[in-house]
Amino acid sequence: MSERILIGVAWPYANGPLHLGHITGAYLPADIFARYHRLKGNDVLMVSGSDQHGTPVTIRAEQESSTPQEVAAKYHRQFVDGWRRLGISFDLYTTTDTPNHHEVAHDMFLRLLDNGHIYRDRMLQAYCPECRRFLPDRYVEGGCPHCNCDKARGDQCDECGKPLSPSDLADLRCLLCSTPPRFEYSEHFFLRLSGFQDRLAEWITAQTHWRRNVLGGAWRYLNEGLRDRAITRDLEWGITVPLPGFEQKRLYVWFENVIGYLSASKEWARSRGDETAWQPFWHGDARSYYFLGKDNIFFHTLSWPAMLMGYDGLSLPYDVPANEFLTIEGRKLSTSRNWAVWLDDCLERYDPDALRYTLSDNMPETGDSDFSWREFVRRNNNELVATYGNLANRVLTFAQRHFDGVVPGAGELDERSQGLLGEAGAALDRVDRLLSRCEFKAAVKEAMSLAQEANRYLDEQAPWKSIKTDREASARSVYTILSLLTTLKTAFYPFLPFSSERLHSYLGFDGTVTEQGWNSQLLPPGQKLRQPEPLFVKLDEEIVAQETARLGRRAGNEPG
RNA sequence: GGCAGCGUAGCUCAGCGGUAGAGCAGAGGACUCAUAAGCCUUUGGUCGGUGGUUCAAAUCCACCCGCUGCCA
Repeated sequence: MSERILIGVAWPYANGPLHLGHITGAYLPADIFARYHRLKGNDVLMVSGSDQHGTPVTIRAEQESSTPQEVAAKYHRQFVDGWRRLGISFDLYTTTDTPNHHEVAHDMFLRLLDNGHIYRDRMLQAYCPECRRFLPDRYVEGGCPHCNCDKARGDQCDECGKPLSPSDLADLRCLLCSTPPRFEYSEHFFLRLSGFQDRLAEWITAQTHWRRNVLGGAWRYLNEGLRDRAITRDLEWGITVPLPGFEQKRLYVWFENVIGYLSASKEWARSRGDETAWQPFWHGDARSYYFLGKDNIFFHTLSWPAMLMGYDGLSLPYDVPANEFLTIEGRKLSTSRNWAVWLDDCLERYDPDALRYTLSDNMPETGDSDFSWREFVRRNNNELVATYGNLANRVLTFAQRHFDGVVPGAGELDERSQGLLGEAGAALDRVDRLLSRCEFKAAVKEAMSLAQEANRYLDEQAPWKSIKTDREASARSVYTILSLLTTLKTAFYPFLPFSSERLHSYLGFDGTVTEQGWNSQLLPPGQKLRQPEPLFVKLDEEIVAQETARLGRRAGNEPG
């Protein structure tokens, strides 16, 4: 009955720190989904890693007068630390610079070549005679044909945002030495995406459970007609081409990094001493989910599936619940203007569960959504603290004071109390169904409304009154809410793992929430409760002004 | 330019063919176990605009306006 769930999360470029856009776009929903399935008792394999390659990393290295290896290693360490502190529970978080990944990427390349899905062709590319090298698009600078500024790059104009190719620019020059590059033919490998047009269209048509924005994104490219695309580049930093005569070329990142899902699965299997353990996740009934931002839809709904079809024998994505973008205080996020909320910075000052809650409650699932510090404080203070944290606290402290810190015996529950617990079970089922469909925002709201329902019950029962006149009635309502808290800590666990574990402990349980699984537990009367602390801390309204003031301010060590 | 998404109460967002919703903010009230939290009642919207399809449209179609993004 247990299911196998492979969770792949987009590989972040190791060229700069993570911000909340990354988190809410991919890592948080993936982690919620993974924790939920683990609680359900399913076999989960959640993998990702740092993308060490790609022009962004080399550019960053030049800015920092460092090497790509050092830059990638530095950010990789930061990322790993970020996952730990935010509670992103990868089964393996690796990098694209492992021998294993190189090997698996080579295998994918060669098999696609053998199967006729990759072919050789020449393409015109900018070449700098002074540096004696082919230039990545990003290394070609010149005049923009759209806005006439002089600083456009070969991939896009940063001034007007228009996408470009190097040949569009006027007065070309090499970004490194200012010499005008010339265009020379260079031989490269191309992935025959056009050959997958029909199969992909048919496959996508069958994916009726996908989000509409994801389907829309995929169809956009299909309607346009898929074009073959070069998968190698004249670069030094990256994965080699496993054929003689191509020593100066590397696999292009968009082709190579998605292979990481497979290589990481294999690495994970090897690390647990069972070389074949990855296989059940890539064959048969296992379902694979890929979490990413909408800018990555093409690669995960079309090019990666095409590669898998061409490789033959590996499961295609079951779902690609891509998220939209997060804006900050109503404005588009911009790392160069420092209009972003950096994860590391955030975790210095705030509870990871508070961040996770805000980002879950306002996740950009169906459209862009906005993060504002005012909303962060409001959600923390009015919802986490007041509705959920306070509910737990008021009951737990009441039990400490009036029932000697143990779960009171309740005898036969009255209809109202049974009704509430029945409702709790039903609410847990609803959260279950929503999470299984990747409807995270609705799921977290469902959990919070159960906490509201419990508050209503408590106010109505008023055990603080009945304790003076009818101790049994008081015990009954306290018992009911304590039991309901077991449902809440379960339902909230995927979103708020840290506080759920604490509540689990306060309720007198040993072990972990995951060990108890996705269910409401009955509290044994007499179970010793542990001394509770408030689950969440109320935030001062002043932080709204403080944090907002930090936005856009130039921070020396942030990326340019 | 092409394409996609979005435009619903003061704010943040659900709903996506069947009598307009939630949370917060605002107003009023009863209570006091609790992080002055919680509970009850309540004000507030011609669902961007104009046409069309339908017995019925926020929900489908066309066009327009505005915002955002993507163009591998």
